[in-house]
Amino acid sequence: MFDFDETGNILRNDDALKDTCDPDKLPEREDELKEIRSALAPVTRGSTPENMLIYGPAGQGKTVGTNLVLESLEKHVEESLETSLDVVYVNCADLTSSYQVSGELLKEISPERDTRPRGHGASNIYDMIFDRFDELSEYVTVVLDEVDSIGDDDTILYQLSRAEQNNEVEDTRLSVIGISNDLNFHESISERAGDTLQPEEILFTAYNAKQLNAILRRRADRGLYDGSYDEGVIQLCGAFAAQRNGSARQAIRLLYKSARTAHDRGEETITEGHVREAQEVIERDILLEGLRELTTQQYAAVLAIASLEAKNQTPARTKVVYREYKNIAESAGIDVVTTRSIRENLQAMDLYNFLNTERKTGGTRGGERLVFELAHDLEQMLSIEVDGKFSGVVDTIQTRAESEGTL
DNA sequence: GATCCACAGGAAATAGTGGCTT
DNA sequence: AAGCCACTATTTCCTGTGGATC
Repeated sequence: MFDFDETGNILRNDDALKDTCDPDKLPEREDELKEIRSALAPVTRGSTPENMLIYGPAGQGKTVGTNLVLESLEKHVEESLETSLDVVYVNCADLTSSYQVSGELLKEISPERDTRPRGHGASNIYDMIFDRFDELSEYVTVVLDEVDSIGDDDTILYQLSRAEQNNEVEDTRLSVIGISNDLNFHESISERAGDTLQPEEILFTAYNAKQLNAILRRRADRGLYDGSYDEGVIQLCGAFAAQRNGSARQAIRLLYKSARTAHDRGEETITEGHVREAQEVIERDILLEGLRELTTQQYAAVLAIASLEAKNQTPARTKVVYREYKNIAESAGIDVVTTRSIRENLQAMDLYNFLNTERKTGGTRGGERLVFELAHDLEQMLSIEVDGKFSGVVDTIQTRAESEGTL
């Protein structure tokens, strides 16, 4: 039976402490929001707003801030300007090309579609998009969140930003807002952009510890009972997040997790110990989530490094890793792919932060070498069950690590 | 100091999947 | 049903790099 004991002294309102709960104001971002407003302001004078590229690390209020400004603009347009504005929001995470984004956008604005179209030529998709735009409001603003995931192929941005000049749309005033977590993305765009796409660039710098504390205090004020936490808890949450990447989302998640840990134990107050504990759990969850998304081959490559780490043989060169990988793949009964492919996978694992890669020049034979090692605790990596096929392999590594004392 | 080795990584080809139009 | 079209994972082939070797 489940024993509901919800009479704690800590949590008052869970929702206020969830990172899915969007605030209705962002005092720490007033300057940036002002810039966004200014770029959208032409609407109030009957013109097309500026295109924008908003960039900065994750968890800095880029998406929330953009939505806040757009919402108030929508309202203003409807109430005072006798016309209307549609905001089309597309999250491009997991979309790896402009083609996919255009498909997702089409799906978003076509009520009859519930899957992304495939099998069309790219220009077909754009035609369908522009046709739909003409049926929407006079003003259409497309928000492409996490656009950086499309990589180098940025044709979608050009198509959308040029549509009006090229008369692809007849009576729609179209603008694009790209939101990017990748600081390099705007460079690669401006390099090739030439004169067609000249977005207003708005930078959200990472929150510092002081700003994170202020954000956390507001959340705690609404979500926690007075006296169940002290300033030290807030500051520790802020400090952890500031250290990592200044993400407000992470900071809030940490505070919430700490509060729940304390609550579940029936304690009176949240302590710094709870925060540290929650931080560990969160890190493990992030790792787990990431590992689950790997392909079989990628996971095998990570295990090869883990296996070498158990034998104290990391950092290891590609060639050595490949030998280890081959054994693992054979005993797990999966296809063995070539070195070329494993090298590619290993480097992808570095991008996902499972491995650390170093470039070394000048081995025994010269040329460039890559050496890899785990980016996380071996013990932590092994404690996560990802794919049953590898359970035997994981056990072997575990045993080896114990006898080598590398855990 | 030319040549060689062993690796990095680009480019193109291939194979399999699956939606879409006609 | 046939024929597109695009995607993904992989292989094959090839060029580049730079210390070691003779």
